[in-house]
Amino acid sequence: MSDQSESRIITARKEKVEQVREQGINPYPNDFKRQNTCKDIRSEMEGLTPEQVEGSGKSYVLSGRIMAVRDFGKAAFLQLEDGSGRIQVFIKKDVLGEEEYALYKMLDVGDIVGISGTPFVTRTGELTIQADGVVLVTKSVRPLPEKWHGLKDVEIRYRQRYVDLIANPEVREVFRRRTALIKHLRDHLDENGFMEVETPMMHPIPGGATARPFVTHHNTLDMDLYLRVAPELYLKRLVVGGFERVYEVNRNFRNEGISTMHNPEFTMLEFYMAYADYRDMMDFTEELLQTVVQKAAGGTSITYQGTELDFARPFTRLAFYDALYGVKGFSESEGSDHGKAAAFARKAEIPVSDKDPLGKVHLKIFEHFVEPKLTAPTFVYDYPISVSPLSRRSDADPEIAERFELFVAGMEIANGFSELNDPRDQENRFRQQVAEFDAGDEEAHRMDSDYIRALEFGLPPTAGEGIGIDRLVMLVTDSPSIRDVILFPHQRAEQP
RNA sequence: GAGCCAGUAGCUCAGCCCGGUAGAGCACCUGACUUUUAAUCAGAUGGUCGAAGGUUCGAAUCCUUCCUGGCUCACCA
Repeated sequence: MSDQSESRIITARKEKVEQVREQGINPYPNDFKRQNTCKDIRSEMEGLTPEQVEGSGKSYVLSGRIMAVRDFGKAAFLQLEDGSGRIQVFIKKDVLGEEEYALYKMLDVGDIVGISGTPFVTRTGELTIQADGVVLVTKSVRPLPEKWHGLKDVEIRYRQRYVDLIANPEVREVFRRRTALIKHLRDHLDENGFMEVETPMMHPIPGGATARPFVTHHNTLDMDLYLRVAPELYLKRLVVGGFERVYEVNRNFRNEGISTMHNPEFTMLEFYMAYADYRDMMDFTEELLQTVVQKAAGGTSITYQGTELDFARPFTRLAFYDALYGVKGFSESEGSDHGKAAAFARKAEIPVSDKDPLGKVHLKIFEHFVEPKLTAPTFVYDYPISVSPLSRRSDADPEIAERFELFVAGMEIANGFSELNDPRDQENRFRQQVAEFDAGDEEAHRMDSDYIRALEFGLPPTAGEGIGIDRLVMLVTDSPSIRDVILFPHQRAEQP
């Protein structure tokens, strides 16, 4: 940004930096040693009478950003904010002395300062630090958003998240809760014998989910690589290798649409449990989510966009085909006929292709009619085999996959299944997927011969699951958009 | 990718229908004020009205195209 296009406020502040330098003061020193945080001071003084506070003999050294100033000419109140909270500071000319008071007068809202002083309680009852020393720690040259209305412009909030975080305390709280929730998930998995691992983000063959990948290129090897759409196939290789319970919390990348529920990169928890099937996994998921929601939200019940959602066990369980044939006007006799099912879908303006396998048509009808209505945490289980290329076939019905998905507030939160460990069946399913890919379905799986080779060594019976962390955080923080729970959501490049 | 809505001072917003020299609050600057809580009081400054074209004597306002964002839909988790 050129000097001419900058606002005069920024220009004036930059000049101030030079003035400070001319007075022999470093506007960006790094030798100020903070000794107390706002929170520490508050807890030390909690419950004391004003007389006790003033008579405590305590002296504090703190540092933070000036968030507000109420100036009275020869005295002033500052609101000082550090990472732990806020505290009020009282500056008085006759306490500070002529010279240091002149330095205070050079300060602006937004500057980071160091304060030493003693606690007292004002006559309005607010715990305050009476400053006996003030130093500039970091000069700020850009004005903060307005104190009362704050920063509302969503574009600036997402692009300049640092400003959003300074101006909007509730945004900081959302991301603290996000971090806490992920920690609770890890804790629960660790306590249950899971080992956290890291698998490649760059895949020679994209796999593990039906999704279009991002492509990148390795120069030295002169080969294309794909940002992973899922870690699934690598995690199962680890189960083959003998790590019987593994998990990974990390980013997946899918080259698809952006919406309030989709970001091109998003965080997924995937975990695998040997000697378990998909029913065990549903049980485990209930336990996991109940525990985590309880810790993150203080109870099993949360309110999402005005709707009460209860994560207390057990969750509702609904067989896929029971749900599907509960759709008005769609009976089993129609559903079992590809032509009739496709016609039903088209009548509802659901785009289906003649090449879509019957199971895919069923899934599309399900997604259109059933999914949005699944508000309370609900497991849907026993999916069509053709849309579940990595899931174990049901022994009772070869057209059914031992797979489930968890829906909450109409959003898909989790997807899990008994893993397909028959290498011959897996190879055939890959072939089927390759045929769909060749027919133009860019989301279909590719052949992964090494994965087949791994299965040939023997994958014990295993259940696996992926949980969409961003969406879970949306629920727990009552956020309407996924962008509200991702620190730097994807945006178009900023225009110069 | 389609539809709808929005973009005016650092921030939050009026003004746009119905064309006539750009407005408010807060912030910033000046002055007053030594216990305030969105401090108060007085005054001053600040704008290529998202961009480019067009219509017009005259455009923030009407028209066209483009850019950016939000929402809905589509694809998807």
